[in-house]
This record gives sequence, structure tokens and C-alpha cells, in this order.
Amino acid sequence: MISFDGFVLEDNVPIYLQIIGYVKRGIVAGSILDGDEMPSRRMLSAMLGVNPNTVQKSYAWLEEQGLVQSRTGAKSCVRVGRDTIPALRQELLGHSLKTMVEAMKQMGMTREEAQAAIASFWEVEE
Amino acid sequence: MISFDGFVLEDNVPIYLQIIGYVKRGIVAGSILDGDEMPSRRMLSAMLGVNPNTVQKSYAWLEEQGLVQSRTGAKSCVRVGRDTIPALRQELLGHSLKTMVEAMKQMGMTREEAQAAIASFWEVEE
Amino acid sequence: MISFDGFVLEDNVPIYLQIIGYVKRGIVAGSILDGDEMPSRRMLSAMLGVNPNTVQKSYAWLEEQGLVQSRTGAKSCVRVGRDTIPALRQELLGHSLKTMVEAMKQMGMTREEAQAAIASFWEVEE
Amino acid sequence: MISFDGFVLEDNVPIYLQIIGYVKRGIVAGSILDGDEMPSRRMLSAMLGVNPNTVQKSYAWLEEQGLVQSRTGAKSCVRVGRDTIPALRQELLGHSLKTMVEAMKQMGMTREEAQAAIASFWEVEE
DNA sequence: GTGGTCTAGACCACC
DNA sequence: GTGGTCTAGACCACG
Repeated sequence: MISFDGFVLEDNVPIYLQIIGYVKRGIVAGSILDGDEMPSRRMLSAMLGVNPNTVQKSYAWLEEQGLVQSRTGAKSCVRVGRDTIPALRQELLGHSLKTMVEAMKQMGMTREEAQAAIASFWEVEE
Repeated sequence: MISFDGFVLEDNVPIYLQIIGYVKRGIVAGSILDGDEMPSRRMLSAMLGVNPNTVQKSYAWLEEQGLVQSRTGAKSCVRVGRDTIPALRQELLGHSLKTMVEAMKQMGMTREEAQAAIASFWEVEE
Repeated sequence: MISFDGFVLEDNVPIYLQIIGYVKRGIVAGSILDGDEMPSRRMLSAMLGVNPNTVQKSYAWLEEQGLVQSRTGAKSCVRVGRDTIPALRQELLGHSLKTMVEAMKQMGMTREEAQAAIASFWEVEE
Repeated sequence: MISFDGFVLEDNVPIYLQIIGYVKRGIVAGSILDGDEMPSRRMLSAMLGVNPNTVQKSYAWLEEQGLVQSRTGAKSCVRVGRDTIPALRQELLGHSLKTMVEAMKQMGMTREEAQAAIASFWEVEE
């Protein structure tokens, strides 16, 4: 079952979108595979400390996008098609990386400084 | 007067926070200096295609933080104190870069891939 | 010329409406008569400490209602028709007194208490 | 739950201040007691025919003054401290009654006429 | 259902 | 023209 280890809530972004993003990134990374089981809505809401309705909203959205499949009485499971991963990678990187690069350039950073900043943050976490 | 060239609206983040971020990054970069004039609320709202009230909210917040000073009837202007820039740099990098690094690591990217991605996006813009 | 003695600015009511109300009440009281001259816009704005535009707005509204008449180059003067005073009295009392009575009743005051309160405030001013 | 019976919207005074005034007067009168439940924002906005956000502004202000307490998901309820009522009575009478007396005196009314006017309006409502 | 926030448009007072 | 406030409607998170 998918564990939400390392998931931290961020401000100023709707929680249900953060949950969706976490699943998408896991699929791209290959840590979430086709057929993997999602936690139950109430279990995930307990794990993350958010309201079950908020989790429900994420699941409904993921199902609408065809990324998870829910059957009554059974666990929801992830559906990863053949073209899913490239599409998601494109969507995730294209959007937020572009924004981040834009922001760093506006802050007057050079490419080298940006990469150094990435590197320094990378170390912190390891 | 401060031009908002290169400002593009992003989804799922409050517009007024995006405006605030743009100004902060400009101050850090040195492209926005102490005493510079902000565009009027109306003008900026027209430039960005958003409601004047949304811009007003940004300006009110910036004034509360002491980053701009408004006088009725006159243009609002930027106030940059001695310790402003380091504090802002810390705030801006610490928050969003950490989030981004976290996301890329969760996508299974290595540090080298992340830096390569940064580099590729950097070129696109130049 | 009409003096605005005793005029005090109140909060939470548009200033231009307060100026209009002052003139109306003076007409009802008979202290402002047909043909009386209004102060010039810039003089009144100086007397009250408000912006000339705000005074202008009052004058424009009063003229629209036929209560003052402006001619370019000459002082604006008050026009009081035959039915003006009863209509104004009705308008002024009917509206705000009703509101005040309603408020005092909602505060649990009896008629006698209300009249006593009126009396006490009356004395203060004399 | 607090009913807003007899509440009528007045022109030229901000709606949110009228709502605040209604609650304050009810507390002074004793018709609103410590612990009483406020209507929900949605319900009151429907009752008064105004926008939920306008009601929200009133409630936020009342909470800031410590007169109501809100918890998300639960009804907001009124908090009346020991010294609340005398302070409110002073505030409510001192402000609006003074304004009203001033206006009536400017209209040339005597104290007796004013009290008679109060009396006549009092009867109408009963 | 509850409270809270964000965006939108109109108005007011001022220069 | 400027800054500031009020009202309006939609959305989010929560019980």
C-alpha cells in the first residue's frame, strides 16, 4: 500500500492538490506502480491530519483523470497506462520548474548560483 | 516606475501572493531599489488583467511589512532598509526551493538530473 | 452667506451626504432662506477641512434636487419652493428618527428613558 | 438562536456596521445573552438579503472585539463579560444620540418638540 | 452543514 | 489621476 512518507503540508496551496501532486510524482518516480493500493480515505486523512472530505476530493479528482480506480467495497488502486508517465513528467516539471527558474532569474541569480543552491538543499535532506 | 515585465500568472497560488513575491524577488535582485515607484493599483490591475482589489491587497500587505509606503493621492514607493535584502533572500530561497527539491527527489530525480533540468530551462528563456 | 457653524464631521457616513443634510436641516429650521448665498466651493472646503471635490459633489447633488442654483461667475444661492420645507421635514425626521427610535427600543429602553436621554443630551449642548 | 426580527437595512451606513450595532443593542437590552448562538453566516445572509461575505465581516469584527467566539464547523456564540454591557450602553448612546440631538436642534426643534416626535414614533411601532 | 479566504466591481475621499 | 472601503460571489478546509 502506498505510504505517504515524507509528505509535508505546504501553505497557500490547496491540500487536495498537494495530495494529487504527491501521487503523480510517485508515479513518475516509479515508486508508485500500476495496481498499487491507495490507503483508505479515512486512513489517509488520519495519517496526514486532514479532513476526510479533503482526501475524498483528491481521490475523486484522481479517479476522474483515470489515475486511480475505485470499486465499492474494495481498496482503490492506481492505474498507470503506457503514456501516463511521460505525460505526468512533462506536466510536473514543465510547470513548477519553469516557475522556479523564472523566480530565481528574477532574483538576479546566475545559472551556476541556482545549481549551487539546488545542490546545497539536496545535501541537507540526505 | 517598476515594470512588471515577465510576470506571468500561475494557477493555484493566490494572485496577491504572486505579486508580493515578484516585488520581493526584485528587491533581492536589486532591480527594485529604495524609493522606486510602484505602479498605481489601477494601472497594475490593468497590466495583469486582475481586479484592482487584488492588487490593493498585495500593496496593503507590502505596506504592513514595511516594504512599500503609500500616501493617498501620490504614488506608492518602495522602502528598502539595511537588513531587508538578506532577510528576503533567506525567506524566498528557503521556502520554495526546499519545496521544489523535495518534489524532484520524490520524482526519483538525482541531483545531477535536477541540475540538468534547471540548466535546460535556463537556456530556454535566454 | 450661509455659515457652517456647528458642523461636525461624523464617521461612517459619506461627507458629501453630511453637507447635504446640513443644508436641508437649515432650510427646515428657517435659518437658511430662499436666496441665501452658499459659500464658494473652495471656501467651504477650507472651512470644513475637506477636499474641494467632495464639496463640489454636494453642490452638484443639491442643484440636481433643485435646492440650490448655480450660475457661472456668481455665487450659488438657495432655492426654497413652496412645498420644499414640509417635504424636507418629512424626509429628515421620518428617516433617521425612526431608525433611532427603533434602535433605542431594541436596546430595551422605555419611552420615558428615551425622552430622558434626549433631555440630558439637550442640556449638555446648551 | 438569535433571530434578527425587526432588523431593517438602512441606507448610507455600511451593512456590516448595522449588523454589529444590532447585536450590541441586543446585548445591552439583555435579549442576547452570553452563550447564545449566532445564526450561521449563510443563514443570516439569506435572512437579510446580503452577501455572506458582508455578514462574515461583521462576525470577524465582533470576534475581534471579543463579543463572539467562532469555531470552524460549529455555530458562533456570543460572549458577554462582566463589564461588557455598561461599556456598550455608553458607546451606543453616546454616539448616535448625540448626532441625532445635534441634527434636531439644527432643524430648529425645541426640546419639547423633539420629545414629542420621539413619543409619536414610539406609538407607531407599538 | 460550519467558518474562512480569494477575486471581483463599484464607490468614496483626496491630489 | 491617487489610495482606501464596502459589497458580492465562488472556492477551500473542516465537522
